[in-house]
Amino acid sequence: MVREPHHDKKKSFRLITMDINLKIKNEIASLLKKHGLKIKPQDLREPPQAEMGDISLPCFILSKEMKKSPEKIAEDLAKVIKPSGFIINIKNIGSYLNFLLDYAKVTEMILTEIKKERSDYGLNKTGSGQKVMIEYSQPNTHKEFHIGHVRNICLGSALVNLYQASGYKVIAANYLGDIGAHVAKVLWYMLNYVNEADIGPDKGEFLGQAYSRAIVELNSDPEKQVQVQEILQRLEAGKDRDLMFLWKQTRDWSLDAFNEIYDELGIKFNVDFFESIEEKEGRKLLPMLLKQDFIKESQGAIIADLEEYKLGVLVLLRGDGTSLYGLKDIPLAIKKFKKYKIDKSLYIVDNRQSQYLKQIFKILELLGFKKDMLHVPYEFVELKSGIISSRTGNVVTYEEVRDAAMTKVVNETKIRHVDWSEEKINEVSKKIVLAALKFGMIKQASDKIITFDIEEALKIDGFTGPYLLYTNARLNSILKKAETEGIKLTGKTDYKALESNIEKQLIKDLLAYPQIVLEAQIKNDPAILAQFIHRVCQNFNTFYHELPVMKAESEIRLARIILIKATKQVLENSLAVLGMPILKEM
RNA sequence: GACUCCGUAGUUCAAUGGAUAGAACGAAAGCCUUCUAAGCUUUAGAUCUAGGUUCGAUUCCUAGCGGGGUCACCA
Repeated sequence: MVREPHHDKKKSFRLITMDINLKIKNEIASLLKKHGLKIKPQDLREPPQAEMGDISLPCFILSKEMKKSPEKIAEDLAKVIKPSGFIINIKNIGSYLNFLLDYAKVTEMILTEIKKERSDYGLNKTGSGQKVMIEYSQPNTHKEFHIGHVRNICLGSALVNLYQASGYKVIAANYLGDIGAHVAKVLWYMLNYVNEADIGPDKGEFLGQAYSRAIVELNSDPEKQVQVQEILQRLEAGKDRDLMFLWKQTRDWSLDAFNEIYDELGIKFNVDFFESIEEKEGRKLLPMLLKQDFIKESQGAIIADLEEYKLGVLVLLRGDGTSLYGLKDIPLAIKKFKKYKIDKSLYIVDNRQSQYLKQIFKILELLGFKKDMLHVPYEFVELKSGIISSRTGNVVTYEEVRDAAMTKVVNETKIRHVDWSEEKINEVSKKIVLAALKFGMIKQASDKIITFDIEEALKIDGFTGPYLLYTNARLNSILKKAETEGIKLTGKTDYKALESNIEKQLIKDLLAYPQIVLEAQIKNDPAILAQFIHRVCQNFNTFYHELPVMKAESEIRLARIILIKATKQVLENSLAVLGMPILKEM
């Protein structure tokens, strides 16, 4: 059964966040239209320096059409266009026509908007009416859950949130590798080398070790591989009751361990798919598949021959009749669309499987199943000691990283808050660790290999998750102080009071947020949002050091408090999208 | 070999084809009787090479060099 994601009907019908930034750009576009110029809002950009203006039109794009130099165009336009609405002044600098905004007006609009929209600020409706399934995580049972899996989860869950923020109905799907060669190897090892007493309390850890030990044993003796092959055959046949019992038992160990990790990471899936089930579905498809010209027998195996599409061949069934991953992915892809009525299917999968997924998509296309399926690739996580490999045991597990980070953060927190209870220190530290881990995985574009360095991951200053939480704690601290001092947050606000460059920069940041969310979703790249929100925090911290809030004159103080509230809202909204926790103090 | 991803400060990363290539860590120097110093300010420091397209190239194209990955029975 699919558990539908929480969806408030009332909300989906109301107008979500008005993008003021876009509104301003549209206004400029229509201002230019009066002078016969066709400008799209996206042609307008932000000047590199605040003194130059707030929004800029590069006149190079008009040069050819108008048969004038861009400098001349900017100069002439600056003379004839009259400021109006949000625009208070227009000037030309070189080949750029720069617009200055009426900040009091813009500030009032944006701060009022954020106050009204709260956690809805930044949402858009570009995906409304569309249903997308995002498959991510996809761990193999009977193996350890390592730090590389964490990258996938952070990316996948952030994409789920981003698509929801764009109005899509999202089904978050997990696909668990609970059958296959790796499972057979572990079961074989357990049957031959393990006594009940050898199994420790941490079942997940035990299975991980069993897997790498099995590999060692198998490498030493090719004859043992025949035994594994035979186990896989029995497993797929499903008739050996003792074997099936052991499989189910160990499978549950893994699934329990995974669920614990998902809970810790705050991850929820709407639906779980299993390879063991898709394997059966794949076999049902076999008669149909074998009728296809491109699916044939070769060297005893059943393959899909995709040579003519320059995609090589994909083995579906081994020579011994056991099945491979491709046979399972085909029925699953179809099921996603037919059963769940989705419009779009996303696969958050390691870049190394990009050729494989092209093969799967091509096979489906050749079967007449042409749908909107997209592989969202990301580069893997490697260790200083080389590529992560369960086979060679070169693995850093999620738990190892979490524990090391926890020790460090707890120590740090104890030093800072001697008066806090053990319980509070643990609670806060857990969130800091989670923030560090998640932000660390998301902050860099997914096409970059992350060389995982535990020291790097434990860092809590700079471009890190804890920096964001710390900033939020500071924001909270001011608001808390305002509250205890009984500062009234009502009455007329003088938005003109927010006149310094850094305050204007913060206003610009708040304005940009909805566009950033949309861009991150369209590009399937949460790093865009991560980088943005870090910049906002930097700007706030600069503001924090430059300008007092509580000690400012009462009118200025009120305006600044409202700015702070809005900044906090945008920060918290961003953290929520990135799947990160929020802390009031740290 | 074919295909593919990546080459930017000492290191890890940014930059829809646009104005002076930005951050973080590390290095050097400052800032806590003042809203949390897990912070802020300042200094030094970079586009692999050669062509091409363009008014303009870190970005696009071609070739080369360097590194990673994939390419029939792991997922």
